[in-house]
Amino acid sequence: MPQLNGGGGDDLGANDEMISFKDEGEQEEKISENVSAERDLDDVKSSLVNESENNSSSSDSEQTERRPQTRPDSESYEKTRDYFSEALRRQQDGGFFKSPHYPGYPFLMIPDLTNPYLSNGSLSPSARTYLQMKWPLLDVPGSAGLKDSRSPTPGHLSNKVPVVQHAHHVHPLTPLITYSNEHFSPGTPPSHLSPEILDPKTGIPRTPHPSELSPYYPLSPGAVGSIAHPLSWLMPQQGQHMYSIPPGGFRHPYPALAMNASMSSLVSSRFSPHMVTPPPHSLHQTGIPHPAIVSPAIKQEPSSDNISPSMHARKSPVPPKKEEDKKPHIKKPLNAFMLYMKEMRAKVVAECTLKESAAINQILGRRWHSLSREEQAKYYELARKERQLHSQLYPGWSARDNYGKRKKRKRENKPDSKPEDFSIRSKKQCVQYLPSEKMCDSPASSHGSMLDSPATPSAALASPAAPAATHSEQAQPLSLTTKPEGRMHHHFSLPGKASGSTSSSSSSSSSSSSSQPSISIPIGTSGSQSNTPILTRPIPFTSLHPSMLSPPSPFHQAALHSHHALFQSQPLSLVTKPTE
DNA sequence: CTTCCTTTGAAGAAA
DNA sequence: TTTCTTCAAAGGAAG
Repeated sequence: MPQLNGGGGDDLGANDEMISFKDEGEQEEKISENVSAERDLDDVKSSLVNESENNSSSSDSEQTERRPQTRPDSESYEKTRDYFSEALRRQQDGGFFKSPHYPGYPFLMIPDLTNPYLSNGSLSPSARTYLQMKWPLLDVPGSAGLKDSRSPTPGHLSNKVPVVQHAHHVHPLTPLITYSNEHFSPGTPPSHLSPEILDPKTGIPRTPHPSELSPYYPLSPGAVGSIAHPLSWLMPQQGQHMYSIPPGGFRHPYPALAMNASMSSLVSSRFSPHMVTPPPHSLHQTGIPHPAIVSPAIKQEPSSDNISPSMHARKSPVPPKKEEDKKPHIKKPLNAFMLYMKEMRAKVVAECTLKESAAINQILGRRWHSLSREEQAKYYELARKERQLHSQLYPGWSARDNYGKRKKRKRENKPDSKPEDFSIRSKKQCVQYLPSEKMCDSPASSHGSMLDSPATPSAALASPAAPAATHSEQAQPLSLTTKPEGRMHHHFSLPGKASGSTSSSSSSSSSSSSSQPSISIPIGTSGSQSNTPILTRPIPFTSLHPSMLSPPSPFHQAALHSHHALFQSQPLSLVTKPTE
């Protein structure tokens, strides 16, 4: 890691270890999956039953089928694609999604880094999309190649960073965006490119990080075009369109707006407007500050610090509370999973009709596990970059600063906490959740994780953070640890992952008995599992749609494939233990 | 109106 | 060094 950046230095970089992850073999599989991914979905939907079969076949099926899991992303990407097709076209050659092989983590990667992944040079489709997504509005000159990506522009942006978000101003949605914004500004373009970035706080000029950041920066046209990521904020937009989701629910609109706004602001000051496309929505004149910065409901305000006055001015529609906290509440950078959630939530909601975040999150958690390593790697990489940016922006910030800001977190512990309430609640929820999940995710589970996820060493490698994956799982407190035994080695497949899956279960237990609403996964299980479904039954299907039934995404398949393994381990977690 | 729920991951705190 | 706890997002549900 150290080697990486010469420039920046931050460190986070360490992560950069990045290892080359991915086995080729898997990639191949994935590829195949990709191809069929879409189909798979349909198929899956059509027959959950098949799943069981497939599962049974497990070994065989797995290979072929696993891949499908990845698809989901691809699909989403595709959707987004439409929206941004124009942009994409410029850069794209042609098949985003189609491209079978995944280079590795493509996106962010910048040549500078020397990351292994980059070696390919080719960006994964997803990566491309990512960029697009982030900066859809921006018009980037198609011509600009990757090289441009580093273009200087970002530099100015950086200034913004310091800005504090006001809760009011900021939309929930913005976060991603903001980050993106952050990226811009802080990210500092490659040294040569953007000289100007100063640390708001310190006033000291920062050295931009080279490549890493750059990708994020929307500014660089080239970059934008070239890189895409599944991340999502765009997705939501799509979702809206596609699904017509209520804005309030999702952040779709905002992100774009935010970006624009921020960008525009930046631009206004420094850049030529043309670069940025005007926000579609009108909203935004108020700029959104950094996503990370939020004024807690409480009133923290951005006091002062900050930042570019211009930004402030704009932004603050709301009167600053001033004083309150001296410090603005700076949010933690989003981790890989959170990024994934943001991106995918809208989709899941659209597919499932479920609205409850808890239920959706469960689904997302499963899907996360079902993602291929490459896909996860993307998010890990993004998360890593986010952390870098965050660290650059807020050098002195530490996670500890936010401790206690949230009222209190749950008691995870089992010991004292009164299980009662929880349990009750959870039970109820469980019911509800179950149905949806099934429908939506049938994927049952966790298995997926086993497959790709970091659990495997390789996987871990893949994501910088990855290590986290592996380690974290074990280490992770919550849940994982709790049930050590269970953990997993049952699965033959990936021990690591297993842990992951187990983790969920464990966590649930640990967290409180209550928690697990669990989702049963009907599917996979071959026989035994079938029982579980019963549990689900209670659930009101009202919410469900036929569509839901059909597995919306490839995940199902994946799940199915993995299912066998899952059964043993997974079900556990998924299934609600709560009832107990 | 506030907190919970739920997920994974990162990071800090505690043991 | 290992384990445990918080927080990050999100939005309905429950108190």
